[in-house]
Amino acid sequence: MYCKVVYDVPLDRDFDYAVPAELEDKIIPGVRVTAPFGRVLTGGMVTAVSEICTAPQNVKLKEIASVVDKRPLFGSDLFPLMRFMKAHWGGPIGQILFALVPPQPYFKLDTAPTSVHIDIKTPSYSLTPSQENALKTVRSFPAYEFHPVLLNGPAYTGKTETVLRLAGEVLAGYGQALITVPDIVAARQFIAEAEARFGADNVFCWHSRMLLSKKKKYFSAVSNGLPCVVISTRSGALLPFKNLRLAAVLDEGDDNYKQEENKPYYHLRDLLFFRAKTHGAVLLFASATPSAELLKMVQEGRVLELPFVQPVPGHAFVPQIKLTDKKSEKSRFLSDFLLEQLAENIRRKETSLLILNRRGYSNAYYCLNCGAYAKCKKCGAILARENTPEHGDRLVCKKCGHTETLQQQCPQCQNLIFKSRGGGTQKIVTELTKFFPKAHLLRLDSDTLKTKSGQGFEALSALKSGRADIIVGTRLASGALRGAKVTLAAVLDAELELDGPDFRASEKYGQMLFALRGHLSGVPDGRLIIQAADKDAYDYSPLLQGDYAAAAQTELALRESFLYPPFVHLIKVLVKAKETAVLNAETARIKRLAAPFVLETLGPVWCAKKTDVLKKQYLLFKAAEDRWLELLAELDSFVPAKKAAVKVSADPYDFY
DNA sequence: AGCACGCCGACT
DNA sequence: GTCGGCGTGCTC
Repeated sequence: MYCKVVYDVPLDRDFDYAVPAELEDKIIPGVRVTAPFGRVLTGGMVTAVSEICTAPQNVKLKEIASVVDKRPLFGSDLFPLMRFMKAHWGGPIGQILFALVPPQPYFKLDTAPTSVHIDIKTPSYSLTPSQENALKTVRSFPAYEFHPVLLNGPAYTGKTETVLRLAGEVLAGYGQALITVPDIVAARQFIAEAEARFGADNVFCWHSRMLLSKKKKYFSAVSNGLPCVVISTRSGALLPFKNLRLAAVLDEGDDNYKQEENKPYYHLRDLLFFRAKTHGAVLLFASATPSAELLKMVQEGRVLELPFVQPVPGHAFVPQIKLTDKKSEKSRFLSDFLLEQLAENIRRKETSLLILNRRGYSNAYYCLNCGAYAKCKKCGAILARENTPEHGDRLVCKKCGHTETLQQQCPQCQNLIFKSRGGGTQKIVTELTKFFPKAHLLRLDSDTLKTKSGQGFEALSALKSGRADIIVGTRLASGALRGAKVTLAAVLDAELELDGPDFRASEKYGQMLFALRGHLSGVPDGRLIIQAADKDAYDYSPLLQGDYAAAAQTELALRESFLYPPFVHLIKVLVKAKETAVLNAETARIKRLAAPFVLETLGPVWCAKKTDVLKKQYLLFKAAEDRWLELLAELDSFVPAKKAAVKVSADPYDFY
C-alpha cells in the first residue's frame, strides 16, 4: 500500500510513501503521520491512499514512520476547502492544509464530548419591525439550506441583537454558530456580551493571540460537533465545524477581513460563502457600511437584503455634521471651530474623539501661511519630504515617483515658505496639551495597544465610560465605537488618503465617516466635525443626509467605469530582485505570461526606492470573471528566475 | 521552510 | 591554516 503526504512547508506538492503492513488500516486521507522527509522526521498529512505506486521510478520510496490521529481532525470538507482556497488565492497546498489543521503532532482530540447545559438569557425588550421581519425571514428557511442574507442599516437599528437571537436559536437546537468581528479588540469586547447571554461554557472566543491550551480545547470541541457560538476574528472561518448552522459577519465592510500578510491568503466573505454552502448554513452579513462587492451581489439577487430602518428606542438622534478647514488664528493643526467645540465639550465633561490619518501627515510639506500641502505637479498627490544621502533633501511623490525640490510656491496663496510636518497622533497630543493643559488626553492607535499596560486600553475603556476629555486615535478607533459615550468626533485631513494608490480609499473613507455618524446618533447632541484641507476631494452630501446607499451607488458606478472590483478581478504581482536588470526581465516575463488572460495591465510600478538594496516593483492585472482563475493558477505555479522572487496576491487590499 | 553542501574573507 | 558568511539545491 502507498500514500501521498503533504507537509507544512511552502512546497506546492505531495510526496509518495510506502505504508508498512501494520499501519495499513490506520492510513486514511486527512490523518496526520510522521515520516522521514529530507534529513529529518517530520509531521505531515495523508492526502491520498492507493494500492499502486504512482511515484516516478527514479525515487526510492521511504516508509511512513507512525500515525498520529485515530481519525481525521477536520471533516470531509477539508480537501474541497483546501482546493477552493488554492483556486481563489493560491499558495502552496501544505500551507493551506496546515492552516486548517494544527501541525503539532501532539495535538490530540478529546474523545468524549462533555455534557452540555444550554440556558440562553435573551433580553426581554420589544423588537423593531425590521428585527421581527429579519427573524421571521431567517426562521422560514428550511433547515440545511444555504441562504446568504445582508442585514443592512445604520448603527442602533438592532442588527447585532438580531444576529445574537438567531445564534441563540442555533445553539438551542444543538447546532454550531459562528460570529466574526473585524479585530481582536472587537472580539474581546463582544465576548463578554455573548458569554452573558449564552453561558461561558457554550461560547468559544477564537483569534490568533489565544493561548494554545484554549485553542486546543476549542478546536477539539468544534471538531467534535459540540453545540457552541464561536466569536472570532477572520481565522475562525477556518475551524473544523461539524454542524455549522449559522455564520454571521459583523461589520462586513471592514477591510480586516482580508488576510494578506501571511499565507494562506483569503477573504472571509468569499470563504464563508463556500463553507456555508457546503454545510447548508445561513450566512448573515450585518453592516451599516457594506462593501461594494457585497452590494453588487445584492443587486444581482445573489444575496437577500433585509433593511434595518427603525432605530432601537433611545437612539434616534441626528448628529450635526460640519465641514471646516484648518485655517486658524491659533493653531496650524486645528481649526478655530474645532478648538471651540473641544473647549465646549471639556466644559460639559463629555468625551471627544479625534481621528487623524497618520499616513497623510507623515513627512507632508505644507504652506506656513495657509496650511495647504505641496502637491505633485504630475498627478496631484501629496508630496512627502525625504532626505537621503544620494539625493539630499527633496520632495517625492509616493504615487507616481515624480520628485521636486524644496522650493515650492503655495498653489492657494502663492506663499513661498513651507514647513514639513511630522508623524501623527503624538504631534496632535502635544498641540492639544498647549490649548487644554488640564484636559485628560489619551492616545488610541496600534502603538499604544501593543502593550497591555499601554494607554490604548485605557482609551478603549474611556470610550465606554466617558472618563477622558479627548481621545486621539487613528482609524482603528472608529471601529471600537460600539457603546461609546463620545459626543464629539472630529476627522482631521483624512481625505488626503484619497490621493493614494488604493482604489478602495474613497470607500474606506466613507465607511469611516458613516460609522462615526452612526455612533453619534446614539447620543444626544452628537457632533461630527470634518476638517478637510480639500473639501472637493470627496462628495459629502450622502453623508450629510445619512444615505449610505447613495454613497455606495456612486462608488459602484466609479468602480464600473474605471474597471475595478467587483466588476473585474485584480491580481497583484510583487517582483523582488537585487539587480535592476533581473527585476526588469522577470517583470517583463510575467507581463507576457499574463497577457492572454488580462483586460488591462497596470504597471510595473516601483514600490520601493530605486536606491534600496532590494528592488521591488509590482504589476496589477485586471481580468474578467471567466479568465481570472486561470490567470491565478498560471501565476501561482510561476517559477521565478534565480535571484528573483515573486509574491502573487489575488483580490489585493494592499497596494504598497 | 529547514537542512546541508560549497566556496571565499578575517581570525584563534 | 579554520570558522563562518549566505547562495543554491533538495526534500518521496
